[in-house]
Amino acid sequence: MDRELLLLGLLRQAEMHGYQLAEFIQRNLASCTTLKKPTAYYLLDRMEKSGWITRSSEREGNRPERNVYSLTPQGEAAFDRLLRENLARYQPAAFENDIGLAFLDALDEPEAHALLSQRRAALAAQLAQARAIPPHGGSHQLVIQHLVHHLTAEMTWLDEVLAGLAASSVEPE
Amino acid sequence: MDRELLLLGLLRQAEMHGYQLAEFIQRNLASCTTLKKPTAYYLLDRMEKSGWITRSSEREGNRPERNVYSLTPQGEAAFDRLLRENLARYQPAAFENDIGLAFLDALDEPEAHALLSQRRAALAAQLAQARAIPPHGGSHQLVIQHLVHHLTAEMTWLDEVLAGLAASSVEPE
DNA sequence: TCCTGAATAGTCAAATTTGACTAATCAAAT
DNA sequence: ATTTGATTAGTCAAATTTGACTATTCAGGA
Repeated sequence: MDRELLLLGLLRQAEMHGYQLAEFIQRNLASCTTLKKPTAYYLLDRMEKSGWITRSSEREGNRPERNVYSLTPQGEAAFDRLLRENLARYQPAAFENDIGLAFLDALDEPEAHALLSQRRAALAAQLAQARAIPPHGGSHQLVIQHLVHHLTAEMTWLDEVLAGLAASSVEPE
Repeated sequence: MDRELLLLGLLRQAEMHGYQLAEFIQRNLASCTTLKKPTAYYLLDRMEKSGWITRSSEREGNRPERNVYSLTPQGEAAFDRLLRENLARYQPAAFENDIGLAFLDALDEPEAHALLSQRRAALAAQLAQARAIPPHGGSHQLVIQHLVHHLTAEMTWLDEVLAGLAASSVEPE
């Protein structure tokens, strides 16, 4: 559902072909979704069958033909509906990466501390990268801001967990 | 991968049958994963074929037979490996719910504000529920703490977004 | 000119995930 | 004693998702 909303929203801003959509999503909206190329094509096919978008073949230079999609009026209506549903709902993300934390007591504390320090470094790198994204205008900016906000909160949290482990396992000097 | 880790981790603490595993996960670990019953059975089958767990039929009273699973030594080894990999990695969750935010400018500000207020209410309800979970002992507690930490950060963030909208759309009295 | 590697555009078989179902047992109200 | 609804235990066909692949074009160096 949200994935359809994403494709419709992008097509609403400018008609695009499938490859372009999938690339844009993976480059700029990876923090929202893991949708990959073949899934994008699958959903585009389905939305075409639903009458939400139309496909037309275009050729530029002597590159091979491309399927360019654009919204129909039904597609616009579906976008409006899906957008309202999405905004009104709070659907928490699933933190699959937390699964390990549930079994942290299977390891001794020095090792747990060492592994989570590696995690912290990976998180720091991602936070730095997110902060370095140059500001676009428009609402897409909100997504980046949310990502930074979230990663910062994650850092705080992870440091608390590490401090909790260190308290009982790291030798004071 | 993380889903296998989850099943192995639970089976490591106590042997269980498939239904029990799936129920426990949906009741207590919904913040980590959306894994559902048929997926659990699928993964259990696969892990049995890999030699990580063994199945044995048990009967209690005159209820129908149940498939009870328990770890093999290879399963223990796999658990150790997967746990270390999981803890060392930082794999951010995908915020599919953010997709709507990327298209917030498709609506006028009063409506956007109204819809996000609904979202805020849903978030508040989930936060209250998460805070009300009675503390178990052990590492499972960390998962709950993370959830509360995250939902609190979400609330802060959403309030900032709402304030930003209100600034330009709500009439001062 | 020719070769190599990257970018473009998309497809396909296979893996994974799920909604909806079956079927049995139990609890408890009628 | 029997109907109803909840709980237990699991299955299955269908939907969704993906890794790995094809095939073409372009850019730059040897």
